[in-house]
Amino acid sequence: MQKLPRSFFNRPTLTVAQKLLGKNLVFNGQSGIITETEAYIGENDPACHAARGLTPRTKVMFGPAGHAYVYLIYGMYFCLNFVTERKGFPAAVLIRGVRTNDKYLDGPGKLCKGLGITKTHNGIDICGSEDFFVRDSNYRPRFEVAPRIGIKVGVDKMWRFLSE
DNA sequence: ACCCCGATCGTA
DNA sequence: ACGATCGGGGTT
Repeated sequence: MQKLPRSFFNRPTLTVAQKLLGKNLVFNGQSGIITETEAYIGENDPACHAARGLTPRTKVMFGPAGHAYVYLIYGMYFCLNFVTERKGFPAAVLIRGVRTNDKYLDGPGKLCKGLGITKTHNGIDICGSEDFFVRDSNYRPRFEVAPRIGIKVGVDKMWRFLSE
């Protein structure tokens, strides 16, 4: 199986968030199945970092799809996202869970710490990298839909997706 | 220059 | 329930 093309990410964020479940995340020689995602969609989504417009931090979200958006949260954890939709429309999918051979990294901060993803990986083109990308798999899991967590606004949106 | 707060997590 | 820990972004 080869890496997912930019066209996979360059479409509606909710579609991408659902279809990323069961896919194979590859980073620096490690790999794991994506088990949980959340969508953050545009400047009108109050929970999206882009709700306050284009800033140095949110710049990659305004760029073309298929790039990694990595940011520091609570002063000690990193969160990994994949940018979606057309250039100029800020949206991304937060990767909240990955299952590797030996461990279950359940949580966006634990995931980045476990794989070694840091802010140095912000902006990387995951459709053009040989050691950071997402692969298809034959796995097409059923998934659950739920409200996003860890936020204080936009909690009404059912934009969280979980699978086994 | 200053202040507030966050897409989290481990411990209690 | 709470503290750790610090950069981003808004305000003065």
